[in-house]
Amino acid sequence: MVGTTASGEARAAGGREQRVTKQKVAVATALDELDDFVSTQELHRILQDRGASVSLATTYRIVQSMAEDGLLDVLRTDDGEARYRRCDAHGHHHHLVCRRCGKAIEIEAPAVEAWASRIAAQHGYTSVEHTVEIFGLCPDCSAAVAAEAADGGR
Amino acid sequence: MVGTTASGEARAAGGREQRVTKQKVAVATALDELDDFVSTQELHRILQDRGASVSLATTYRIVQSMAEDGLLDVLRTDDGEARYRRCDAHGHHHHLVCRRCGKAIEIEAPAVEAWASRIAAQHGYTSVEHTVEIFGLCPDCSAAVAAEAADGGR
DNA sequence: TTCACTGCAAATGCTTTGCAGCGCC
DNA sequence: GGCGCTGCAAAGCATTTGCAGTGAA
Repeated sequence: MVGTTASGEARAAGGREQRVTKQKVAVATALDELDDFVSTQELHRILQDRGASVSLATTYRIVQSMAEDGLLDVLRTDDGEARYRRCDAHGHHHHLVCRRCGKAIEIEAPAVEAWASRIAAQHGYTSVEHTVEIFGLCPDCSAAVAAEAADGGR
Repeated sequence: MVGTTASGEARAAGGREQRVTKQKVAVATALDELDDFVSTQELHRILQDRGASVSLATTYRIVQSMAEDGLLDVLRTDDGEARYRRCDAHGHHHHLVCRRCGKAIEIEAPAVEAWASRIAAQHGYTSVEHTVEIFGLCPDCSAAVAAEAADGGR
């Protein structure tokens, strides 16, 4: 379910009316049902498989605007690809992400936040932000990889 | 995953002879004298300004191989661009980076490392790595930005 | 001499954009 | 009806790669 779409959040900043189109609904719905980080390309493929016809360019545009509105968590893979995930919690948080299947668990770490600001302050840095992501293989993928290895990499 | 994960793998295989060329020396020297994170494109421009003629493709190739050998710290900007910096310390460490000028300070955080592995273990994740970077404005840039703002954003 | 390394340019692959038509409000 | 939204295809960009010439060992 899309839910939240109805939240008539009157954007104070004048102008910019946002229309509700089926493409946006399709994207939001798909993301809602996904639990993992997906690239825009993957998301687009998923939408096509569902029969929802949303062009790649539009998928990019929608995902981008959702990210700007803070509705999505964003992260970058090692090869520079951007991956998105539905973000219900709006507080600041981080992720424990499976580097094989993308499955992610949200984690909080007040201690780390505090540590980061302290370090930054110590060096006189301002407007501080930070990135903390943990990557690994989730239990399922760990097993899968182990099996593959045992298979002799044939 | 910011490099430094001392994965000295697959190199042992005796093959791979490495020749010392002036291009490699030029790149290594330039990086040595730089204290900030630079993109490959910037590095290439810097090399040209110095009169060292190293093609862009070669710059990419050299930087890439240095990163693989753990000689460079790597990080990705928000727009997916890769930035490199000379890495003398080989231990695992993180950075406090100025998002305006690229100036970086290496920081260590045993507590954070421990926290990361603990969290990962709790969820059954294996082959864990993590990224921790703090971005902000260094003292100099903070002042510069404040001045600009006072200037009326002109 | 040999073979890793270079330069150049074409090729990738993700992401953005110009433009004209379409449909939500 | 107006104007934000879409689709399509072309354009951008950072990065990679094929190939033949060049130079380090």
